[in-house]
Amino acid sequence: MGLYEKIKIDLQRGRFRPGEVLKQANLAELYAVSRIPVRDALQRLQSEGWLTPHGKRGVAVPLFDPLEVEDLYLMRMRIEPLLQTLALNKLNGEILGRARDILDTLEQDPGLSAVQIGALNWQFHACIYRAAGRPTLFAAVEQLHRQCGRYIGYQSGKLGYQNTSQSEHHHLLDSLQAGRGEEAAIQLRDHIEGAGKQLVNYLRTLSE
Amino acid sequence: MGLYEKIKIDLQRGRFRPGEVLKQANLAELYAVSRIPVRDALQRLQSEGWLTPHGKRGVAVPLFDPLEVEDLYLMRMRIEPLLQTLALNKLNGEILGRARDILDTLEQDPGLSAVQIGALNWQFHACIYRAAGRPTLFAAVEQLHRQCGRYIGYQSGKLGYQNTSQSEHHHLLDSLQAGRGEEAAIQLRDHIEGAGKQLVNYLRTLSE
DNA sequence: TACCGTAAAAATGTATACAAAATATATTAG
DNA sequence: CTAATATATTTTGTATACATTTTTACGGTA
Repeated sequence: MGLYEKIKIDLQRGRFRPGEVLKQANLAELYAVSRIPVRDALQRLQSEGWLTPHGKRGVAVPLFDPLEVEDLYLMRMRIEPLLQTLALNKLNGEILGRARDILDTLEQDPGLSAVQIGALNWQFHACIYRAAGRPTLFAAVEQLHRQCGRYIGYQSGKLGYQNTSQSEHHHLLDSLQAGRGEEAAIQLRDHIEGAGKQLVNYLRTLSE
Repeated sequence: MGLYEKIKIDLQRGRFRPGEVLKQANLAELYAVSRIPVRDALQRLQSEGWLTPHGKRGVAVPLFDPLEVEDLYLMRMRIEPLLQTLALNKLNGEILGRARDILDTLEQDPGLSAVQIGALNWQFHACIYRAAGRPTLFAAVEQLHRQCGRYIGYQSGKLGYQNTSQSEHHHLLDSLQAGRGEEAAIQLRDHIEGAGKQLVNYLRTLSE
């Protein structure tokens, strides 16, 4: 596993506090490597929103920002239905079957962590999106999900949402399977909107 | 000027042919630096679409891809009107004045290069977008523009579009100044759509 | 001749050492 | 005692040297 992923996981798990400033030398010692690979990892983590520039020098762990989440979900609401619609005429039994398998995994395994649930959620939508054959759009959506990833530990933290989300996934898949594309686009939009609102509200309660 | 910018300019000017594979050692010698800063620059250029991964190792200058342009403009059509709308109630005389100044510069100076025109175009919209006070949305839009930047040399190459674009800018600014927000959003959407179609068509003629 | 395995070459990844820049600290003038 | 400037320290940026991996080329075998 690359250093980038190690640091990302530690950020997900809250090993570094929001607001904390990270020094290359510290990280190099912590992960037992030199500063060169640390620099590479930090640059990438920065481009994905896991870290923010700090003054003229160094990077910091960003604070949780409800406005950032709102922006991310506003974009997702507008781009993901588009991509899904572009995939409509490419969908077939095999793809939809894979999607259904992922939903099954989500339901049958009760001991999944928030991060694992988030990863499976993404895989579900991604296997549909990928079918569109639009690499640029797909990469942009993937990037938005990576940025949201910083917060998803908190999304499932609010328990009970998982059930709602899961039934929405099933309805969505049914619409796709039945060829009701416009309905599926609306469902997806609402699905994203709901998740976003849920997350923003939860973050706002945290800062009270 | 940083190495990142130097290489980017050379990519804009076509110093490296599309499809060409770039080696760190060659670039290091070419720009008279070591491979360390080259690696940093390549990573960033890759994240912005100026370079693509090549196999398991190395980077290549991407080919011109009409489908990529189409995707970028589809996203811009959906996100930029949103950001502009969020800026509506923050606009004031000073901001709109700055925007008008930029349009004036575009009209009065006849000897601007395609790259300079592209930069001014962006500054025009950016000074409106920035007013919204939505850093995440702004950063995403900025990123999309950077990715489009790889093609803009060709956008103004097709001469005659500049006049159309310029009058669209004026109409848009008039709507904003008069407080007709929804109309401005539609105008912006059409403005982006027109530019995108123009560019895609031009690229398709190139590959015939 | 085609194919596969191995060795040589080339390119990237990483560590160490040094240079430049930025921040913190101390010192002195007002 | 405050503020400004100079100095010291810390941190990042870059060069050089070495390790690892990937690719390429060669030679042997079926």
